[in-house]
Amino acid sequence: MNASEKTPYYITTAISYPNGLPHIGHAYEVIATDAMARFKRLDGYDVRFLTGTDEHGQKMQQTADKEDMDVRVLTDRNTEYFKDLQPALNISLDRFIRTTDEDHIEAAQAIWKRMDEAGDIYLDTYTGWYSVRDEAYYAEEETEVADDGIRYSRETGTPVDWTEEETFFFRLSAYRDRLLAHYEENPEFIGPAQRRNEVASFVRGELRDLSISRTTFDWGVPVPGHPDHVMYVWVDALTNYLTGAGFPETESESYKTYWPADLHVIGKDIARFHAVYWPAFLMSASLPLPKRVYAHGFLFNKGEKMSKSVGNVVDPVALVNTYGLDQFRFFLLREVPFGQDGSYSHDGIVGRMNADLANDLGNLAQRSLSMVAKNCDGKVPEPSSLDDADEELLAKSQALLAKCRSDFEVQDFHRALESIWTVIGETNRYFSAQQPWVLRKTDPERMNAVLYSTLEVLRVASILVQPVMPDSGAKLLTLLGQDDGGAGDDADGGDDGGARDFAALGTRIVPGTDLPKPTPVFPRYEEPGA
RNA sequence: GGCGGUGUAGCUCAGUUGGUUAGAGCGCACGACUCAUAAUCGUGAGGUCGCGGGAUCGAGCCCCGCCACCGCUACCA
Repeated sequence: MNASEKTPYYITTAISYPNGLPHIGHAYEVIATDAMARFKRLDGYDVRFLTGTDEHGQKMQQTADKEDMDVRVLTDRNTEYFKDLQPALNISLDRFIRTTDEDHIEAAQAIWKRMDEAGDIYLDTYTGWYSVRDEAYYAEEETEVADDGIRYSRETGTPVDWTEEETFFFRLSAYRDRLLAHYEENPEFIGPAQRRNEVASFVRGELRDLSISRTTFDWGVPVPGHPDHVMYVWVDALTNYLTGAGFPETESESYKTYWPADLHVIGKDIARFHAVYWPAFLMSASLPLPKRVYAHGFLFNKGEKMSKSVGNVVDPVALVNTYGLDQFRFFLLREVPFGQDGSYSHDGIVGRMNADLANDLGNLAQRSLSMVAKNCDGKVPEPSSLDDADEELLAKSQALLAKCRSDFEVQDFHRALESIWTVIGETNRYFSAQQPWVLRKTDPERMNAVLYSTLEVLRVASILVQPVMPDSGAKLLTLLGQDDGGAGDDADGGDDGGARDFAALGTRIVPGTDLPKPTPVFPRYEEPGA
């Protein structure tokens, strides 16, 4: 099947602000998005997966000033860290986009022009109480005059001055009703549901027009026709999703194929930008809206927020080195419901990697495959007949695809994995109850049926586990004699997997298939010095 | 303050339109087995379902009140 016959699926992460080093939050988002992208590829979609960096804005400029370096040098340097993270996490991206890329600058200016031509942009004066130290404007009620007669921000206690700045405004207020109607008619537009309620209630209040340009610094995309203004970073940043699809070339094959995006995966802190401003910009520009925005939760270190001052900031690559990449990926997606906050800890990760991976799945593979190696001449045994227990087990494994599809469709990764592990658990119970090591002496035909059924469940589980654990799934499938796609296999995610993609799930493992010598796939984590 | 959500076994959570002894995973205790990565399987302990009222033959599920915790409440990203 070539790309043009497949249904397109365009998925993005938020782009990262490379103001510092990547942390576990960046890893979490991109790993989850990668699992989603891989799932869709294995399910036969023509996937385009975009991630990258958001490099403009005052913060970057200030960080560069502080380090006494050119902002371009800084952003080039830091962006490399984010780029390097992708292969380290086995991310199957199609493009790493930077908002400093030339085509993106063009795209940002193009959407600006469209919004302008729609009559939604006007020049006005932004006034408010500005805190130089916080680099932020505050509303009157967010400030108070202290005993010394000076006005301060209530929240941060920094002095504020009355400031007026000429900026361009976007007529956001005009889109209130259309946004509400869109949420109403497309309940899947924002997930999880709780986030949708928050966003809708925000919009239901009064929407004020948005200041979308700045003149106090110049590290940004110049406003067309007004080189003294740079675009507010969110206009620039959000547009990356369009750039990644080929905008402004709206007649290009790429744009026509991939826009509108199917899913923007973001953190819950930026839900409003993606679920309010972004659709409003697109409506103004007469461009189709993305189908869904999903706001995931945050990860905490043993329940505590990561912070430099507490000193519990964790480098994701260090975790990968300690526990293994697939183990880390599995932990993130199995342990924490994606839409909720969660926490990670050494004990939590070790628990998952030993109990779920080494003991449940890894050991099931090892115990069954080593029996096959010793008693079935290293070939998938031929079952002369399958009894009710066998068929019941196989039926449960066959039901998993539909369950995983519906769970992935709404980013309930942990539920999909949970249901796979329920079947793995049942298979371990089945294996123990059937006692093939006894049948070996008493009823070899029956032993063959039990081993065959077990390998078949393992095959199904291995295929389904690939989006989350690409390498381990592949290893298991090799142990099960399931070839990869060979020459047609593309580099980015096991497309055209032949026996390894979801289209193969319904075709039972073939008796007589030669199997390699079994080796453990998931090592146990042993405490050093224990 | 306003709007929304949550509160069920030691921990993380399921509990459909109210109906017999409230469930799962992990952890713990005991036992079994030996194919397997000291893995697996079985059994068990443990809950006044946040608190107090109410309508019902009957409520973890419905109504009222209270308490606790969490999220959102616009221009740093």
